[in-house]
Amino acid sequence: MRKINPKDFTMAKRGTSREINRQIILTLIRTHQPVSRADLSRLMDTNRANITLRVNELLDEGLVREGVQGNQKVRGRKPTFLYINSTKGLAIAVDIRASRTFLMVTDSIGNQIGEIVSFATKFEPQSFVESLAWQARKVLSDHGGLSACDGIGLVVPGMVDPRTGVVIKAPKLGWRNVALAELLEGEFGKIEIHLENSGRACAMSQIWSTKGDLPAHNDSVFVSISDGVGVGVVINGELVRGKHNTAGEFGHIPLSIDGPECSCGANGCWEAYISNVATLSRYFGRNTSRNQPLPLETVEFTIEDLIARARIGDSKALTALHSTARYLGLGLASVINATDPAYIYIGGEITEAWDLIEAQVREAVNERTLTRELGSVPIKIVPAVEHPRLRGAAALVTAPAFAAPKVA
Amino acid sequence: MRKINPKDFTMAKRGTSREINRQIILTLIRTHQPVSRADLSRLMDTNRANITLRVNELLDEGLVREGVQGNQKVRGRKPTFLYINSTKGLAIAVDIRASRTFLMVTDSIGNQIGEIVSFATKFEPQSFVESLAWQARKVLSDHGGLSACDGIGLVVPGMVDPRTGVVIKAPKLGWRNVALAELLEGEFGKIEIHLENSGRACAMSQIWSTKGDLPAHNDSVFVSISDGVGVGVVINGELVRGKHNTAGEFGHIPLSIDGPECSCGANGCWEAYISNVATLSRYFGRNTSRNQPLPLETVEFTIEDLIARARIGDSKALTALHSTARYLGLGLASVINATDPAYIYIGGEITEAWDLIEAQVREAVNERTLTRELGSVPIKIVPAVEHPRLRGAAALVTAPAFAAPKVA
DNA sequence: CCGATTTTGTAAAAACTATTAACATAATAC
DNA sequence: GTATTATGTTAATAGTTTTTACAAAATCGG
Repeated sequence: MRKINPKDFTMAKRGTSREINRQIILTLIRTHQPVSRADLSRLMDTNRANITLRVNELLDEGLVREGVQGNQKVRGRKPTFLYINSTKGLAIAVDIRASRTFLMVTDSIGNQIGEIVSFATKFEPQSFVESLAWQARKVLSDHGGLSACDGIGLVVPGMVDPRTGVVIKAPKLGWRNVALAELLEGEFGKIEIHLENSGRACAMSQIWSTKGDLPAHNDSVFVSISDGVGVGVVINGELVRGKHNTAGEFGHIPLSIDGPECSCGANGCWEAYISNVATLSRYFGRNTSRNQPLPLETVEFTIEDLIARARIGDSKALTALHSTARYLGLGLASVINATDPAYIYIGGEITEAWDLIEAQVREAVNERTLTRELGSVPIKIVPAVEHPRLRGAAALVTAPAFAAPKVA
Repeated sequence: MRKINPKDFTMAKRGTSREINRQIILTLIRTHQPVSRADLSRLMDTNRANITLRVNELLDEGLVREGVQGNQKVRGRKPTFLYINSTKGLAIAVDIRASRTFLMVTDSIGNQIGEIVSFATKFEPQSFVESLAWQARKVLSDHGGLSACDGIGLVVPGMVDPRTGVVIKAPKLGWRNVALAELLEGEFGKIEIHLENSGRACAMSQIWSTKGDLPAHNDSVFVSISDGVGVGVVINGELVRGKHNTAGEFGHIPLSIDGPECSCGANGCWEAYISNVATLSRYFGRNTSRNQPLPLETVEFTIEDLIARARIGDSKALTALHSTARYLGLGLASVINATDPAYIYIGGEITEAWDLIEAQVREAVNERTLTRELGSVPIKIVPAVEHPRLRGAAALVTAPAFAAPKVA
């Protein structure tokens, strides 16, 4: 039950019904394709005439295409299958990380086209943008060039303002109030630019996933664990952004307000217990405070190395992972108590050790969740090969075409 | 941007536009009354003809009434003012607390009618329901009896399932899986029954408040502090309920996982630091664990008494309040980081000491919020005289008539 | 007091949508 | 080869919003 905001509502106009049904049809084609007009009329519990009218409009606009005729074993005229015309508009997905920046091109429903390329991240914004533009042009040259492109979605490790296209704070890049969208327009011309932080982008990748086996979920949480902890919360099929675009910072709720210092300046944040750095520090016997950087000889040692050692019997490595697992579960319990989601998704390097830590995580979750039901929320691992950040970046560009119209 | 759920969507039918506009008009009359048809056409940026058609339907249905003619200082025909016909359906609001149960009757926009009555809460469900029915009949006898009543909204100190009308767990009442709605139907016959827990009901009271000075907010959080800590989160004008109707339990996120034991069984929950019992225990020099009940001679000593002592110079009382204030702020910071709301509302007895503790609360909030903007979220006190739980209970009954229709 | 002006509210016509009903199309079954 | 069945389209119908015109009711300026 939603309140109508008396200061910001949208009346139903003559074309509103049509727009609503059009978006529903697009969504259904996207999720059920291949699908016939008759299928759609059954799915939507309406008459075929209405479907025909709307579908023919979408065909005219080039958003939908007809494919082969279907084969069914019953008698009767064969259905004409419909597909999203996904070659129509491309999206450039960019994942900016501290060391390297990754770039992927997708079609208009977020399917990967070509290879993922990467280049060393340059911290100087102008030269970063130039590198990015050069790479994008190279990748796109095989696929119709920049003009075939609907927009660019960028995932930034930090805080962004999607409305203005400004990176507010990205400590790992040394960026502060960088007008990234403006810089990009200088290189790419008039093109849609979308910024998002990593946790929320990952959540987007799950909402808009087209993988058939994924259940229809409207409430979920994505927890992305790497150098920091990013969280994206989805409620009612919508990413929670908050008043200042900073909602979802569960990474900085405390496990203990007197705990180890966190990069945010406070003490005992969840992030300070479960980030990759925290796990590594635990392994090297340091306390996890940022005031005690890792010894120089270990800077090249990654969390993947630690997991590998745990697998070949390094008990100290396994202990470090188990500690992280426990803290991960304790923090997850807070997220679950607060949002009561249908699914939890977890991404990040540590998911590669999931078989080693799942039991500890689940035990800790159960320890602090308020009901048995809350404790048994499905936790799903999103492995790195699925590239949730890149897919989320692509969704920033491709999803709006399928979104529900704002009404009432 | 909301995703259309391919397994649970609502098509636009012939009557959908009309329904949308009808609800918008009802909402605008409710929030702007007295208001004329011409005013509405300006607010909605549409033609007067459309308004006339919809308003006349609402007049026929008896949901809206015409009032006096307005006086304006310009020339031209005087407008006919419209009002919600609030005498049409009444609501019974019930606030069940451990010691006493309060009961209020409201009109169809949640305005109080008559006096608030109360009776000692009986813990045996059947006799509780009988007492409640007797009181309700008595109060309603002056206002058309039960038949004039649209429904009953009940606020329960515990976990409920609004769908089935079952109180899942209410430790303070000793209730577990009590089919309250069913019992009530036995007494009241076929009447709408709505259950909600206290934190979420308080949030409802703010969403649906008709107080003119309240800003139009779509994202807010209500924190209700009494024996426990209840939290209601509003996102996009909608109360967050979660998959199992247990969302919003920020009361049990930890400040320190090794902290004092909480009534939920875990350690160091926010609630264990800031509930009234916690504050009182601190004053009496006990640790706040539930394993150490207050000494017998102090059971009649309430948080109000403590506040009174603090006001007349009892430094131990003031210290106890300041400790609570600090923990309140530290936990609020987590709520703010997680949800980035436009407003925070705080209710409960401790708000009577707000002038004594505001500075400490704000300081602690700033200490742990991630940005300056987050730290300066407006915190508004809702005093007990506004009866947020009762108003929320009434809203459970009255609000659906004004809610946005589910579409797409 | 009276006509010009302005605002409110209504009525009729127009434009557009969903819905219904009828029908053409294209396949299988027997 | 005809009956049957399912798909997709077309035309007619009913229910919206929107436009246009106008009646109703007030003020203003003489």
